[in-house]
Amino acid sequence: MSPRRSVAEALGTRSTILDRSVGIASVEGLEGLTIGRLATELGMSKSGVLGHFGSKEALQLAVLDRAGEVFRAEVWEPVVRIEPGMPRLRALCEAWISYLERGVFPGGCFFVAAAHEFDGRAGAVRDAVEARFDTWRARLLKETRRAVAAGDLPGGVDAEQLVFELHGLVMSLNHTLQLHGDRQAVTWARRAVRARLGISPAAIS
Amino acid sequence: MSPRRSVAEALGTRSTILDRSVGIASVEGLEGLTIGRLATELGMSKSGVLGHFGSKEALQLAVLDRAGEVFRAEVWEPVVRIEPGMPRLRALCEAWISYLERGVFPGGCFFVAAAHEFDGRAGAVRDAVEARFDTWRARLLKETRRAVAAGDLPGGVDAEQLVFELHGLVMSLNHTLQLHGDRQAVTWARRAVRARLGISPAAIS
DNA sequence: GACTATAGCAACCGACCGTTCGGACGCTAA
DNA sequence: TTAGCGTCCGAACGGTCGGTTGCTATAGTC
Repeated sequence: MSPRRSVAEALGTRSTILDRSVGIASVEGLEGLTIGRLATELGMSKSGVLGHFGSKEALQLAVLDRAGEVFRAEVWEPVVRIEPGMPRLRALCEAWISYLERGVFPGGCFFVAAAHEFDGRAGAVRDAVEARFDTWRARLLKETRRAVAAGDLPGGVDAEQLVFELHGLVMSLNHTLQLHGDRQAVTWARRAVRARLGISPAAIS
Repeated sequence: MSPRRSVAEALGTRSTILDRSVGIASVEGLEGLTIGRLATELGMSKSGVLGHFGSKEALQLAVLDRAGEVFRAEVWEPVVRIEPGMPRLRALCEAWISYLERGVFPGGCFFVAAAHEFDGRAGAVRDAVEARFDTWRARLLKETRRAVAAGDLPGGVDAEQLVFELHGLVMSLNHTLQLHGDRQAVTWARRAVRARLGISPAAIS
């Protein structure tokens, strides 16, 4: 009950470390996140930081989990109450774009960055990144198929094709925002998604 | 004229260093490319390598240039003789997809990787990466506008919007190939490009 | 043949990396 | 009072990083 009781003590040191780690790794990458820098920024010793995780790889996996919780809260949770199928698919895409527009992670989409950083390697971190994309893609695919089944998309629409394209639009948005800082891209992304999820004969094979 | 005359001597040591650097940096990133590793793989000393460039940043810029030459030779040169406008735009997209399909760089698109690695930083390398994307985008935009002007795309098509979408398709292809190794994506990308560059009312604002 | 420029080498520098270790501190339960 | 536990620290480890320095060997030029 001392007045010097810090946020770290209140929320738990481990949680504080992870919050800071997500911010750093979003900009510098999961490999660019160093224990020394983390310790300095948190006013801790390196061993004090590492003691909570055991190894840098374990820290990276924990950071990935934390970032996943953020993404889930920002993109998935707001949409889970919406009617499945086309309404939810539309809301999902809007939440996805908004998540980039608002700059939830300072370095853009955390997982796209992690994917590019680890796609040429092997190991637990790479596997975890891939698994997250598999999960996310499966969710999009499920809603797309529901929309097709409900007749909200033309019967000839290939769900995998459409999800591939939606993913591309969001990646293009992420890229344009991060590298060029051009916020026009938000408009382009919304317009393209609207076109794809409206009457969209282009999606027919 | 010694019998020990090596390939490096014939082609120039600097050029040999750059060739190897492009291969490494494509997988490990421009920052993950280290002078020590480069020296070891080339059977040289670190100072022997660094002497050709002066600093790591200068090496990174030279590697970026070399990668740019490769991209130009693979994607731009084969298309430069084709009739401007829609025919060239189509050929450009096909060459772009083919460049990823054939795995010209072992780590996927060199520049997309570099963009993600440097978009959160400042400096000469980041500026060079951004400049390359500006140039490439300008080329796509020029051909798109020619196609619109020639009536090969509906008059209502927004060229910037279309280029944004084409870029996304290629980025989605790159991502799917590198992270998931799913070659179906090549088909999806070709089909989507065909849809966008055919009769494509979805591109109308 | 002497002079100069270049290429490359071995050795080394300070900085930082991830990781390990022994120990100090505060809390809780016996 | 004492024992034990979780948390964190400071110091140090071996290793790698980018970069510097001084040297040698070679090639070309006067």
